[in-house]
Amino acid sequence: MSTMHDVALRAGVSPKTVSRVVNGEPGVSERTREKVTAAIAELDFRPNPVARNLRTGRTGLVGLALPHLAQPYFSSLAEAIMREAERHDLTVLTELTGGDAEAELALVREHGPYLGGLLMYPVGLSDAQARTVARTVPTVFMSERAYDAPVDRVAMANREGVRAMVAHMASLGYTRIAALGADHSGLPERASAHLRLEGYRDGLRDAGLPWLPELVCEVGTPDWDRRHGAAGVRRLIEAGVRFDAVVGFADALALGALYAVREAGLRVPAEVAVAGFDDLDDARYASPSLTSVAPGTAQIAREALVLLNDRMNGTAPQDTGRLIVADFELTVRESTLGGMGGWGGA
Amino acid sequence: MSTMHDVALRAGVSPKTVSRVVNGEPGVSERTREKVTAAIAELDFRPNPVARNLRTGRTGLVGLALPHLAQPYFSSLAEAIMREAERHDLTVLTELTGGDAEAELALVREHGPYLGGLLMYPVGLSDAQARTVARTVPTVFMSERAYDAPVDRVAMANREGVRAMVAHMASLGYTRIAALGADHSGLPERASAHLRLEGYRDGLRDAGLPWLPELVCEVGTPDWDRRHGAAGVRRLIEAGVRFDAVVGFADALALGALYAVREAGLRVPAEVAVAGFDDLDDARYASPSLTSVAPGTAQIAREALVLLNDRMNGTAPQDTGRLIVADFELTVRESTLGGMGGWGGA
DNA sequence: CAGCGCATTGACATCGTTGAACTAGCGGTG
DNA sequence: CACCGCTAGTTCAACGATGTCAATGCGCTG
Repeated sequence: MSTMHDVALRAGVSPKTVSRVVNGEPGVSERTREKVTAAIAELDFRPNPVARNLRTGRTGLVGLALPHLAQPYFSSLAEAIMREAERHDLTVLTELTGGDAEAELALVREHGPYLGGLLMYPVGLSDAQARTVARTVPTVFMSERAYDAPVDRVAMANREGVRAMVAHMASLGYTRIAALGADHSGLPERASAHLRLEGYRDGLRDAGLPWLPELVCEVGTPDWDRRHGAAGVRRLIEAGVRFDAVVGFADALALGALYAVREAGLRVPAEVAVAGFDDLDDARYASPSLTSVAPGTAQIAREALVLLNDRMNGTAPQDTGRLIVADFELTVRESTLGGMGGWGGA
Repeated sequence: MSTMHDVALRAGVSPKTVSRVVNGEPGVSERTREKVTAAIAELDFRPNPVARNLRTGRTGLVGLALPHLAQPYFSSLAEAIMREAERHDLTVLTELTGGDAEAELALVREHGPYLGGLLMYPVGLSDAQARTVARTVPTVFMSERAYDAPVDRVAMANREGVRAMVAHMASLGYTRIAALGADHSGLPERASAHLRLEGYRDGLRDAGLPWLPELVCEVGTPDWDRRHGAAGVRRLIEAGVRFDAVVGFADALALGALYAVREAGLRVPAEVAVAGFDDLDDARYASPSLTSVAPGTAQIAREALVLLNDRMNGTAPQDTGRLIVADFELTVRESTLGGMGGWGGA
């Protein structure tokens, strides 16, 4: 590994001049610049980032803190972030928090000071803790939950997405649309559930449909998986509730619903339409394929890095957080629209 | 942020002594050690890893290079590695390679010298390139493909897993067991397919069943998804091949098979048994739930970090690579054993 | 009590880079 | 010609830790 000193010797200049060339600083004549550039190429010199960081205090590292990677949404978000970070010449240091406030804070305490920035999907953090985080390191949240803290945030169009979904179903003539995944706990960490329920309410109002409490189905746990989706729909059916459509607040719930609906001998979408939220691969591959709201993960990653860049450069409002809501896309498939009922041929 | 200098002032000793205490080096009296420890606690001092790295050349960073995170196997592997790395006090820097040799190499060129170690799932790398990688940074591969290079490797029990699966089916009385996902290209990067096919062959031999070429179904592409699984089984059926069981070389293939088999009006497992490999969540949630081979991801992560630790400490053979094959687990579910045919109640 | 060995501790240089301050040289100006 | 301003480049110190080596002090031995 050659150093700036080596390059300097070879080019017959001082190390500082090499530094200037490497960083594209002014004050170097064209001739010298060329000599240095040549020497750099000959020695295959690459500046040592560790030394640079020690001197400048700046790291090209950004932390990515997610609760876990098991849910497809998080792994696809992680993937999108990493690809986007690469375009910004940033290196991503990933940490899993398990959704635990203590772990979320510990991570910031431990690595925070040596990170250039932090992209976090906070779960357990309180408002006060969020402020602490933002004070320690330039931070962008990617969460549905709002914080009373001057932190930038990129969120999905939770409310608007479900609203559009309900509109879609209503436009197809469905009138008794069940909401699967409601949460009445009011806990801030269940914000997605709350926002999606509001979207459901909006959608009904837009379509002039009545709000029927018996169609609002809580699933009880923060884990939105197929099992709970199926169980929820079974409860509706056993209670004798009539419904002709189900909006799942997550694809996993909707896939469970799909199963339970057909288990009960009802055809999808002829008798009951089903839709989800997330647009997982599983939605495309389900049978019938599942209509879903794609949350614009790529855009979320893109915007998050733009916001973070601003913060890291100081080009961002100091005492206030910006909010960007990503565009969603309604992907209509067989579970609401009918169609061939399979995955097509080979 | 306090520095060793601050601590030293407060404890009335020299920075070097603080360094000794922090690193648990000998040659510090009990009394001094206590004073320093107290000062450290009072100032909440944490050594600056950047400065330490510059001086020692050692980083607590390990690279994790995976082709992507979209496939559940990789995201669960990533998760397991991160959790395990935390136990070893290592920080994980994740990079996605896209399975491209150029990207795999670029990553090593770029970050290699500043990483303490590298955990990689190589795809495109040649033997020579693998040697280059291992020469640059302590490396452990987690791949099915073997390399002619002195690199440690942790692999799944590809062959043994499928072999056990075939034994399981044979023991249930299935005799015409199709293999779904074969690959005859001989390309080294398709090693999992080759190994699993060998396991299939072993299993047949163990059970005294004949090798029937018409039961060996190639899917044609490296992408093992549901669509290709379904298409493969449809081809078998259309060709009039009789079979009473399907071993998919991946859960995605098996899930596609499940769909195609039932689409053809055949009951699972009464008429055709189906099994997969990977033990994804989807296998548990499928209907009927899918028998599968769990590849021991947690163990893979654990072993990989042990091997890597050895390499980083120099406690590892220099000119030879070690190989660890993780234990697999055969998870028997409804698709081979029958049973209630649903996910159980709420 | 001189002299040796051992245990503690400190001074200083150093890792590779960059910020601050300074110098050399040149042309222009009054 | 003295002086100024400007550019190109240099020197030096510093970021915060640690490796090397020297110094200090104490107890013990002969």
